[in-house]
Amino acid sequence: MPDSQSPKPNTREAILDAAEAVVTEEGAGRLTIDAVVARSGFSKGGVLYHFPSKIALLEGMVARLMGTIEHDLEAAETAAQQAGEPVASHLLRVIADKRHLESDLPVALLAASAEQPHLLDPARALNQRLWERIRDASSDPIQALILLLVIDGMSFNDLIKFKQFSDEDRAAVKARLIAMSKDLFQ
Amino acid sequence: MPDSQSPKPNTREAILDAAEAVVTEEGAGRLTIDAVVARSGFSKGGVLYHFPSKIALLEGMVARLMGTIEHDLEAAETAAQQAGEPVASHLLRVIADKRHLESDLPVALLAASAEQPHLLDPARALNQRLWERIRDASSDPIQALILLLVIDGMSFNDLIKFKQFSDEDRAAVKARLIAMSKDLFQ
DNA sequence: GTCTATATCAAGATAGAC
DNA sequence: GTCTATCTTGATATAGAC
Repeated sequence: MPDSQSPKPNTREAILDAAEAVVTEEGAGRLTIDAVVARSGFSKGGVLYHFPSKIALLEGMVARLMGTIEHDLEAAETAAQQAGEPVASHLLRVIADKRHLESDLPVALLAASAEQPHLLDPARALNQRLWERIRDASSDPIQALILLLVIDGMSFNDLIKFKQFSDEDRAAVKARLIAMSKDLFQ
Repeated sequence: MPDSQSPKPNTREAILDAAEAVVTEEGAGRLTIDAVVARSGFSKGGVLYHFPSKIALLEGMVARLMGTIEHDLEAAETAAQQAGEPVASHLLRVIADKRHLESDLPVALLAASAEQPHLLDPARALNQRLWERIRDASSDPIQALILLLVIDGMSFNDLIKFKQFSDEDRAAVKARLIAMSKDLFQ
């Protein structure tokens, strides 16, 4: 099905790229429309045509990030099914994956959500769906919850650079989590 | 020991009160010097005499919050010593206490730290000290770390309203944590 | 230590040409 | 769909009187 609606290379994506670059290279505090304009090469009018407000831009950034994560989750699911392994543990592995948290992008969106509480709603929804799937696939919901909370705790600590973990700590925690998830998923 | 230095009722504290009120009642995004001025009843000049910049004000808010938490920790420590119980589990209980996270104040400071990364340094330092104390008091550091990470995970989820927990979930997790901490601290 | 008044500026957003 | 130019606002901060 050819895309007759948008023949041009996607300007929206280029703007979102620029916005992410601003955040990761200049910091969350420098994410202004002017900065995105300067970095994208488009004019202010051009940027504001695609994202009529700063909130719209932030929503676009959240939506794209959620899309990326969903894509990773679906890939993990497919891989698990093909390998005949429990899907839930693969989903857990994706959640524990640090890659999506390594840039300053999630911090920037988190910060922006303090002013616009609804901004993270898509992230909340994805998070909740995922937790419910893992819970329902487990033989012990509370054990599953504890497992997820350990991962959440580690992720959040990494995100805002609170507790600093050594590689040994990480490896040891991971080993325990694997032990704790023995026989948890069918 | 009479306080000969500051005979007047503490203006600084009143300004910090106003700043907290702005955050909790109007939201993190409305924390401006003007808003603090309006709410405190002082003039802009007066506020800026005590906190010469917005960053200074935020630093003051962080410092006071950390002071409150330290106070709670010391109280827990004294109580534990008097009861002849392990200090570490009392510290854990304070960390798990939701009270300090229930207002929007921590979210606001978290958001502000995206622009001013050093803002949370006092919080990071307190958090790290606390973790080290608990770790050193435990017979199994990794088990202690996992315990803390569960609490962190729950706290952060509450803070940014990610996962929503039922009271039953909370009670069940708490029971597991107590079971997990059996014989962990001397 | 607290006030009023004002300077300065950055940022979001609009209008209309092309 | 993209541009330039301009408007408007809200916020930080300064200066100096009291």
